[in-house]
Amino acid sequence: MNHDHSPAFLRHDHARCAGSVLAAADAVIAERGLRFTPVRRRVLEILAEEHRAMGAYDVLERLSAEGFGNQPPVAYRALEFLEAQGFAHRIRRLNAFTACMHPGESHAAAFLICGTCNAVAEAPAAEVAAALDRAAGNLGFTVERSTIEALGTCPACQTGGAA
Amino acid sequence: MNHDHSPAFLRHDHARCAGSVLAAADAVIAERGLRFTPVRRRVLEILAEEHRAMGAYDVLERLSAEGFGNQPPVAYRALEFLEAQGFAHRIRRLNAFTACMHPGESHAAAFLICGTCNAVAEAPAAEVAAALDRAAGNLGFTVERSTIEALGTCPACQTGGAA
DNA sequence: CTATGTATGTTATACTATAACATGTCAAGG
DNA sequence: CCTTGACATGTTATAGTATAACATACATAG
Repeated sequence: MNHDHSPAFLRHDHARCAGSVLAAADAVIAERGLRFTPVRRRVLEILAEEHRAMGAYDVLERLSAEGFGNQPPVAYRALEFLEAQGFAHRIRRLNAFTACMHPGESHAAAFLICGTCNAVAEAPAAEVAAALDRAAGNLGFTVERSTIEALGTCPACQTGGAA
Repeated sequence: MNHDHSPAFLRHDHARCAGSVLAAADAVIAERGLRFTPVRRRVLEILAEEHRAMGAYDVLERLSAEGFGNQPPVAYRALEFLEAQGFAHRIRRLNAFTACMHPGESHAAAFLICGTCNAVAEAPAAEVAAALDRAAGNLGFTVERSTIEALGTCPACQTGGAA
């Protein structure tokens, strides 16, 4: 499970975006009176720095190398926490996790997975979620959380041909 | 992995809907010149009869009891075939599979998973898929296949209270 | 300081999925 | 007929993903 690929569809300043994600997380967590422990913070840093979908075991490897526990629950628990707080997303198609690039916002995200280069991008999906709510509502179903993922081809892999 | 629950949100005649699914599959497969072998057909029958999300190992258990192979690839291969042909869907949130209830149709399906009774229903999702295409298109991404799943509460579990 | 709740570390195991190879089956062409 | 080639199934083995259960540590309120 190593989804290596270009970091996102568009080039950008990682240090900056990662930093802002961490800052936002700090703020939200303080506001909610939760504990942003070393493992949890470090996991979010790792996800944000790498800026790609990482398997729990990829994350665990990093943690382990840095002196944290080296057993699966260490990674899974931190990832669960981050997901519950909206700082990370789980990408089910890949059995992987990724830092949320705009935490605190409305929060309906769709994930676009390039089948060629494996890049994963988070797309704003308010309208998609709204359509899903309607489709569900027609059957009397109330949506709590949704998973919206697309497999396809990213701009770079379309124009440049195969990567 | 046993997703037991009421078969769908609405009562209906299983034998009939399962039968029609099989009939449709027969037709489509003949048309495409493919082979609807005993395992493949039986797996679709099982999914259609049970009319619920089943793990690959649940299906395998049934196959095995009926004299087919008893190793995972037997089930996974049949399930892959059915999914590729649009006769079954994979529900990633549940690591499970379900028969497609209207094969041959346009085919954008959303899956509604009741967190209370574990029922799974397939909702028409043409509009959801269209919205996803647009959201992806805005980033220059071309969608090939999409996964749309919602976790929430089904009508029965809303009105009746907790199951 | 101690009791309580929560987080982490660890052991063990369950569950999900696929690679690789052997065997069997079927249909088309010789 | 029978052989060849393509495809399907059976089987062995193993890889990859995830969680239950318990032990230990750590922070904070009282």
